[in-house]
Amino acid sequence: MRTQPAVECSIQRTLDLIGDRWTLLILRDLFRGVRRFSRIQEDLGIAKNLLTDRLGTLVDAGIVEKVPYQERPVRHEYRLTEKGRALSPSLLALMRWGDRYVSGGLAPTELVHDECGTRLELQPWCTTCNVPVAPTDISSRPGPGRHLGTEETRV
Amino acid sequence: MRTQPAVECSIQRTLDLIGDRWTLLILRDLFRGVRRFSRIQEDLGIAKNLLTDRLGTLVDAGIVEKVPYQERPVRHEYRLTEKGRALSPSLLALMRWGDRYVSGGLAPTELVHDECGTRLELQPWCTTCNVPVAPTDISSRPGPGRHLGTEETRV
DNA sequence: AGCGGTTGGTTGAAAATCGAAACTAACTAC
DNA sequence: GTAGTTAGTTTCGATTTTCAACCAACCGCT
Repeated sequence: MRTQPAVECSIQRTLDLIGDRWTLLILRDLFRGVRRFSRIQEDLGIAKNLLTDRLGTLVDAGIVEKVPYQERPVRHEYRLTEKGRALSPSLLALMRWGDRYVSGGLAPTELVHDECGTRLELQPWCTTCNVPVAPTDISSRPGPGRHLGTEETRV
Repeated sequence: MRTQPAVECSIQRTLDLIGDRWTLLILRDLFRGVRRFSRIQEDLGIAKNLLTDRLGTLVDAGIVEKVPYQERPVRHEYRLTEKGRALSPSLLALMRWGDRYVSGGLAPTELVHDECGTRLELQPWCTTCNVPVAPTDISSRPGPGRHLGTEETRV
């Protein structure tokens, strides 16, 4: 397991937690409703000890919780917590990118809005104005934390 | 270097490409304007042989291009292509998640809405209903491509 | 009670990958 | 000619991952 040497960047801290070869795939399965150890293991082809390890890390981090779905024998499934569900924009963004740039425009899995059944896009969203924001109306700036000597930049 | 055994999921294909411990951090540096081999190397503390390898993979994948910034000696820098820049929503989403859930609410770098100056969130957005969609109102379904025998599922 | 099957793991050895340091090459500046 | 910079490559020991076997708790059936 990796140690966390007090890095200042959110992306780095995030990737220290979930940025390995398997974790995001495990999370994808949980989002898709594949929640049991053995199902995940056979779906991904991940070694079982690694799955044990990664699920443990996710549970420790509060991203996933282990809940019993039956007694006798006690069987557990892994469910996303609110913190875990909050990763959905990240996964959605990666998926959309993959659809566009590595799957040749095909979208093998789509995410749809329950109410109307249409595909979802991912949009920067301004919580104050309560509107979607176009890339041209976005700037980046150093936040309240320490920052690594980069000036304000357009994304 | 990993092989790509014709997997059907965009997330999996995407993660096969950029889903290791270092690649997203390298991309973050490129987004921040850190573009030279030695700068990236010292910023991340990555071993040089790995950086060589990862940059090579990114160049091969068309995510990054190697452009000379001076002659004699020829020195190169690594720049994001359009394909690479298209990863910004993914990085943004991961960054926002990290800000919120692993940095204790601190945001080392924030993205702001020009018009009102507030921080942006990244939200799944339904283009039909024209509203942001909560994770609980999202389902996934097989898209036009081939799919791995998973029925429609709630997220 | 005994047997086969399922789930959710653990253990250990072999293989792949990574990291740190040394080394190289091409050039500049003094 | 000496030192320094940039962008690597090579080597080798340490760490991780994979693969396969094993295990334990329990079920349902006979």
